Amino acid sequence: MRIGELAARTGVSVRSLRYYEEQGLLTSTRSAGGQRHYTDAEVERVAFIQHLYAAGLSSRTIVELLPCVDSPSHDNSDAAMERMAQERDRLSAHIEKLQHTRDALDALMAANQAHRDTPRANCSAMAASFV
Amino acid sequence: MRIGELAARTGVSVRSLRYYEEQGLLTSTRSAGGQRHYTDAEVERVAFIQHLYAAGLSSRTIVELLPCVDSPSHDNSDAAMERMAQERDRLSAHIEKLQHTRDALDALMAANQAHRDTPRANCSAMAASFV
DNA sequence: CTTGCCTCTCACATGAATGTCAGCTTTTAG
DNA sequence: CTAAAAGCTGACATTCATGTGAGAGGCAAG
Repeated sequence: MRIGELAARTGVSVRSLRYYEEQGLLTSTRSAGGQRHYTDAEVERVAFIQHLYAAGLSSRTIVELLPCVDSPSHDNSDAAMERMAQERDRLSAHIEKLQHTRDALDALMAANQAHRDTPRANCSAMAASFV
Repeated sequence: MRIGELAARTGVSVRSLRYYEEQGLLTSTRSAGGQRHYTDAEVERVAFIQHLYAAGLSSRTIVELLPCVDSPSHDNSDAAMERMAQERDRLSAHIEKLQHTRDALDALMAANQAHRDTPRANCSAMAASFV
């Protein structure tokens, strides 16, 4: 398929797909006229990339992990494994912080709700729960 | 305290603190000479702001929620409550996606580990778990 | 062949938060 | 009082993923 179709299937813009290739995240074969062609497998790969982006990994980091996905071997696995473990831990820490923040938002909402019933509730105190 | 001390206490750069003020997230009193002065309460407030930033809220969004924290009243609570509920839900969805991504990273690592033991394991298949 | 749609490259723009530099003023320590 | 340290404003730079537009070429249908 050509780039337009891949874009339509993945919901990622044509511009971004070309950017991914530029960053080494995606490869394509070229037609005689120079147009990019992709296989169905690339749809999955783009989804994969999107998930990692959503997890806060930069293209630079993703490109370090991809060799393991593409061709698992000892040479690249050593570096990639360490990187993955590192990113996994960062992700775990991030998730915990987000949960904490969500809890605080909940508390803030509850405090506001309380204020409606009892005008003397103090929302500001909630800010303390963030520290 | 002056801006340098607030920066030191919060770990946020002086530049950022001035930016927060510019965005309406933070206020300060000024000395006769024009220098910003803060109370201890601002330390908490900056931490609060940082948490919301980390949760992916933009300064524009944060500024919408702050009135509720500052002076809870019906006028602003209606809008702010809705905004908070909305952001809370967005945050929940994001957390779930991150957990999913973390699981996938774990699977990828496990597959690589398996490859070390049994060279025929296929890491690429793991990408499918993202879709 | 021609028309219309898709694609190509190159390059500049955007937004958000922050960095950095310059030139000047305020505050503090000795 | 004087010098060092810290602050002020204003403006331009940076990073990253993406948007956007220009100008040219590819490719399938009529």
